[in-house]
Amino acid sequence: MNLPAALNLVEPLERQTLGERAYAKLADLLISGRLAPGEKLSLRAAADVLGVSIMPVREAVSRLVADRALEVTPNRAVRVPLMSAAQFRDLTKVRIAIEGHAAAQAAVHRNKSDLVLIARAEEAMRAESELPTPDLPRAVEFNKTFHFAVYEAAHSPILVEIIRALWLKAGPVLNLDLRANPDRLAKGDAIRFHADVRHAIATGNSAAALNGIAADISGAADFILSRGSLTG
Amino acid sequence: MNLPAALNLVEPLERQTLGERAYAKLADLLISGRLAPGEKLSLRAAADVLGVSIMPVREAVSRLVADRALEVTPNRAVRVPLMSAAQFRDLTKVRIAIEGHAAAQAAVHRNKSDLVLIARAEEAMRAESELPTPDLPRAVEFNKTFHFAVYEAAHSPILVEIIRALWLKAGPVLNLDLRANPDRLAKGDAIRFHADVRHAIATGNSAAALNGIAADISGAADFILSRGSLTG
DNA sequence: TGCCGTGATCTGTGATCACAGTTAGAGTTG
DNA sequence: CAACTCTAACTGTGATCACAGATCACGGCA
Repeated sequence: MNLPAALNLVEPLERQTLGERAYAKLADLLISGRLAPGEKLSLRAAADVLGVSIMPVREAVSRLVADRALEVTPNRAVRVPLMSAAQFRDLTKVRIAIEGHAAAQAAVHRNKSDLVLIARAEEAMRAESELPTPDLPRAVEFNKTFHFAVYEAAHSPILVEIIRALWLKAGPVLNLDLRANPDRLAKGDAIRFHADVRHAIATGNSAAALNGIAADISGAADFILSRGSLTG
Repeated sequence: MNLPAALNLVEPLERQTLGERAYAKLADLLISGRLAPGEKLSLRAAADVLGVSIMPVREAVSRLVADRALEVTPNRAVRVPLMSAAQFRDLTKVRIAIEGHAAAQAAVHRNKSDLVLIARAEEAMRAESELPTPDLPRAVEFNKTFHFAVYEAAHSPILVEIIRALWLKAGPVLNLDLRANPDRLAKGDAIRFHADVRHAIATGNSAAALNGIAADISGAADFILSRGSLTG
């Protein structure tokens, strides 16, 4: 084993199976709300679009079904689950508990580069929202970037993974009409809460970080619930 | 739609695909610690044992890989992930936060039948542990039953699902030597903590319920860490 | 006009085959 | 006797085929 020293720098280069790429594609569609609750999805059609056989799509879908981000009905149809108001409230409570906890941990364990990433993400979203006609899908993306910059700062991979799974469930409900409706963004609540969270984390105030995230989440949830578009 | 009245009683009868049954089997092996960290698993061999083709096993394994309960190495081998002490500490912290939260919620939202189930599970485990030579695998099973009786009492399906995923990761590490080593069970810490938790939930004391679960989890984790069998 | 059978088509599920990459071990060589 | 080579068996991944069940549109009966 005498290798050129430069080779010590290379990493094992994780290989991307087609199944993983299909999973990433579908997960992104869900989180960003481009797949609506109730929308059906055909394995063969999806495979066609992605340009692969149905096998990788099968793997991706079965993962998402395991996470309850998709469901296969008794009639052999896979679709984005419909969510009742009660289920949505349960999901919101769990998100507040877990994401709030992550934000509180972030206030304790963040380092300088975390703060840079959080600040950058916050500014990007604020800038977008202050445009005369904000690009809503972009704003949704920036919102996600900000939140995960915060959660990553807790330095708990397991926590981040759990939160990702929660966003997979919440994405279709939350971001669907947010992508089309500028009302909530214009109100500026989210912008304000994000600023609070950023400040709280920078100053190590974990209680304030928790409250800021909780307010952000429940604000968005109340907005959705008030629109009354959920089943049940 | 005029049907015989008797037909109103039938439920849609959920169908169990082979993939789901394979998943349940493997998940049970992991949670109860019958699969050790680092142990390899062959799709074809598992399919042989389960008496099916490799397709259902593939689906089950890809779900478990998505949950990080299994991993497939760059060399195309699927195995139970090895866990470093640092990872185990992270996992334990997350478990304390989330399972503690669930226990606290249980103290608030439990109803009478929850209390019955919790009491029954606690007694079963206590009885087993007081035998002259307790059956350790049975004790592990009773421990799981008790914990999930508590978590179910929070009446939050999403929370229970998350905790199940955590146990999938913790099972191999926690229950592996617990199945062979009577020391910790004999010490009776778990029995005591369970009694505390049961009492706290019955009396609606959510702080005490949280503390009891936290003590139970960290007690078991300290025991594992002190044995120093983790990598890194 | 309204309702019910019916067949073509599409669904997810499972089995089987093909393939490239890896591993383990026997055989050979120094 | 140790080290190297090469082959045979096995790995997960992907594609393709087979199949039972569900859907939907069309056509005929009431």
